[in-house]
Amino acid sequence: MPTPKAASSRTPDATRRSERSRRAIYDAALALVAEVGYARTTVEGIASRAGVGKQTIYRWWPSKSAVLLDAYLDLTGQAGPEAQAGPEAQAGPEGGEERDEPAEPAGLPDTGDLAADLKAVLRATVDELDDPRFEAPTRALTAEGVIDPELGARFVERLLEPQLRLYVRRLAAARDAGLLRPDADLRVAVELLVGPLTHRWLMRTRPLTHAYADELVDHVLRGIAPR
Amino acid sequence: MPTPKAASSRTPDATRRSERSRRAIYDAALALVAEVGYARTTVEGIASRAGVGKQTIYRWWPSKSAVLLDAYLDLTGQAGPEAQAGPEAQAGPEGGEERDEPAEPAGLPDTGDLAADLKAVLRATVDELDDPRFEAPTRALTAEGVIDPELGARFVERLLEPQLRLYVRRLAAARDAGLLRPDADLRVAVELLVGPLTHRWLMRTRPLTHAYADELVDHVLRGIAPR
Amino acid sequence: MPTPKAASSRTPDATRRSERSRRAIYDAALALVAEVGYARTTVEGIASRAGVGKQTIYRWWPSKSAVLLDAYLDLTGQAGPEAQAGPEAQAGPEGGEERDEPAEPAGLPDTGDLAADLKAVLRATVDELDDPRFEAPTRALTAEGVIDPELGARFVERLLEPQLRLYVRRLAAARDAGLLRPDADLRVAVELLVGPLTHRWLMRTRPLTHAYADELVDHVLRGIAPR
Amino acid sequence: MPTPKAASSRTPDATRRSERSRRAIYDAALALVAEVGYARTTVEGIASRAGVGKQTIYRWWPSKSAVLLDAYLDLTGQAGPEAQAGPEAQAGPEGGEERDEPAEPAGLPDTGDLAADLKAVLRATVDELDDPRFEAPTRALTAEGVIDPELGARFVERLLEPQLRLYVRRLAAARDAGLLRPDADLRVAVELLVGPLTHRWLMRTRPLTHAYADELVDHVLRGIAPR
DNA sequence: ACATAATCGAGACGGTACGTCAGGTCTTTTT
DNA sequence: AAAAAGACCTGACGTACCGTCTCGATTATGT
Repeated sequence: MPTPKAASSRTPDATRRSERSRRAIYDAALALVAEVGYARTTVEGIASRAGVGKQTIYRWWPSKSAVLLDAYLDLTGQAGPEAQAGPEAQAGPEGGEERDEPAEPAGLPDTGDLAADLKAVLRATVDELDDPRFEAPTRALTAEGVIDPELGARFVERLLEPQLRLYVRRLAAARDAGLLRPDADLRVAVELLVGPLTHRWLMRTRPLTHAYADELVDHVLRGIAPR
Repeated sequence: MPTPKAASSRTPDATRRSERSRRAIYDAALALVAEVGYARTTVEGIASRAGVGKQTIYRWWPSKSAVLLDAYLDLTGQAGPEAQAGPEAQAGPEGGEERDEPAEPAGLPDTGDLAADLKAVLRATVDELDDPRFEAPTRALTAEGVIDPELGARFVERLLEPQLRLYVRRLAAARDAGLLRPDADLRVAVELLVGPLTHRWLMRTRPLTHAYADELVDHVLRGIAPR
Repeated sequence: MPTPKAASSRTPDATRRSERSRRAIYDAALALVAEVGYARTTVEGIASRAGVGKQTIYRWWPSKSAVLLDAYLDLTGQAGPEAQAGPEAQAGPEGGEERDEPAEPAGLPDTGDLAADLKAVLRATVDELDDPRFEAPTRALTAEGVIDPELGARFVERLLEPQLRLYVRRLAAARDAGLLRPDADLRVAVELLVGPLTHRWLMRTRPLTHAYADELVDHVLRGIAPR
Repeated sequence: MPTPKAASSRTPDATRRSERSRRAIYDAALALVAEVGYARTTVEGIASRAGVGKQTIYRWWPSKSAVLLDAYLDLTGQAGPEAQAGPEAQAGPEGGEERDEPAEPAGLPDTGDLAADLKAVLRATVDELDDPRFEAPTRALTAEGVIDPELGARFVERLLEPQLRLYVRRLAAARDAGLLRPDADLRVAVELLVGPLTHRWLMRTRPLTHAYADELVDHVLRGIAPR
């Protein structure tokens, strides 16, 4: 099964790829996951809903989860620079549906008030996790990544780590300004913010609230405050 | 004929249930998940490996994940008090493998040294999460629970929450002894311990180590130390 | 499969048999065949409808078709003298539904007018074959007998041959009276009457009518008339 | 979703049909019926023996009996003009069923000696019915047709009636030559030939012999001879 | 401008597994 | 001891999708 087979159909010509089909596949995949859930979303269903042949999906993606990951990256604006040649070139002209966020994660706000900034960001995360538009595919991908290390790695590399790095950067700025202990392990601090939040969301142990986000920030900052 | 009797085909008579079959199903399910992974574990495969008719599985469980959950509960000793009549035979004759933990999680150690106790427990958790015997089914159930709220709720209620409560109890003892801030939110503290650990394990962002466990404990205790 | 297995459950004690159950099974079997057809009649369905355990059926009959054959024999009054001990003894008391025909085929009418007698009998047969009460089980048993030689033999021996013998007897009386050729093969003559009728009914090539019955009689008698 | 498209999953594209699979299915079906009998022949068994997916059978036939009928028609040379490619071009758009008889059986011999000709044909029929290659599927289809009017109708229309018409035609030729009564009902005469023969075969009341065939012919011709 | 080659929509194919139904056996409890 | 009940293993059902494999019918260059 994993044997590549080296046939003629290997490595299709990406320059000839139909942009319309790709878009339609993304839209169909996200819509189906949102509507019927990940498990009952099928490649056949995506193809049929996208008005596309099944082979067009299998030509470009190895699995349902890979399609969904790309669709999700596209949705969140992290448009995958690996899977396609250079979509940004003609992304302007035909436009398609306009996406909210344009491209690279912008960097965390820095008003000087670290606690406030972190709370704002975590609250936004809470809101996003509660947004049904994001919830279903995020859960689907996370769950898939928990089981499939391959996919999990891509998910982490492309989505999670970039975000965590932003936190680290913001904390580093605060530390350099003398607002945090010089020896604080910022990476662990970030995980102390994100880990519990994610845990609650994944496990549904308690409702995700702004208050909880605030509490986390207060708790963590107390742990890495100077002295 | 479409509604034959409601009583007979709905809830089968649990007193007539074959203990041998249940055991065989648990063992087969866990073995298969460990060997080929959750996705490629099938109900048919479990039945065949357990030497059991498919219907015997469908008679007692609604889905593959439900089987696995019960198998896992049985494995960890939280033997489901709902699925069977009671400890009627108490496994005497045919025995099967004896399970290490009998019933309720034993309670966290309390040597008086809170940090040491927590570290010991978290390190043990790290070891368990690295044990391949537990890893596959735990990941499988966690992932399934992320997507299926029903299953997730059972998973949390039967496994996660009881454990978290043990932490809270241990922390409460420390707080009552004046070792922690009186106003500390112990639940959040526990989540600050468990959340990041789980996050690393699920996402595979960094290796899970004893050092990390220690770091978490130190960090959290610093946040809820008196004063 | 055909291996009898010689277990303890062989040859149950017929004297202890429940007459009530047997009746209920016959009624349920005939009703189901009439209602849903033979193929969709199941042993389980018969048992459930008769308010009887499945084993009670398997204890006394080897197969669905055997049940139906006995039920049919019971219906037509040829009450099987082999399958049960002596039902006629106490058949009086509880009675159940009264059957139209009492027992042995009474013998064909003999008014002296052979053609008229034969026509009357054949017309009656036509009517019976059109009676929905008889049609479904008769078709079912005939079809089963076509494929299963065992069952077919019992069907022929218990139902068909006795009837054919009556025809032969009537024809023999006519021949002895000089109304037929002395050398006529009466058995073949009977088959010339019954064969085409059965053929039409089984194959549904043409409607079964009294006129057709008459035509057959006329045709056949013409073939074996004296000279 | 319950009504997906009506067009696609209803009538599959017959031009894309795999001829190899169809042949393999026919062969497997006939072989299995001959080997294990009709009742123990399963769709799954046919598929597996033919090296074909089950769906490939269900795509083109509604039931086991339908497969067998087509296989049998193919075997006897009445190759079904509806099931495979061929005159699809001018069948019109969706083309109702305007089936006349396409591949008519060759016609009965006409040596001028009617009795001899009929005997030859009936003897050949006897031989065919005794040929184990034909016996099992013929019995299976006949029995199925006895119970399932739909299938029975197709069986009669495609196999039985064309044959009977040949007899009628031969008899008509003889009648026109003055060898039979002008007013003889030829259809009934044919049934008097075929009915008893079929009856013996189906019911297994007596062995099927050439002598019996001859007797039938003599008997019937005596009934419709001139005068 | 056009041939040429790849992608595309479509969907048939050999498969695997699904969840259900029933067959026939066995066991438990009731009569 | 037979009967009602029904759990059990088995095996087939008919369906849904999998991933592969043709098919014409568009594109979409690249000489």
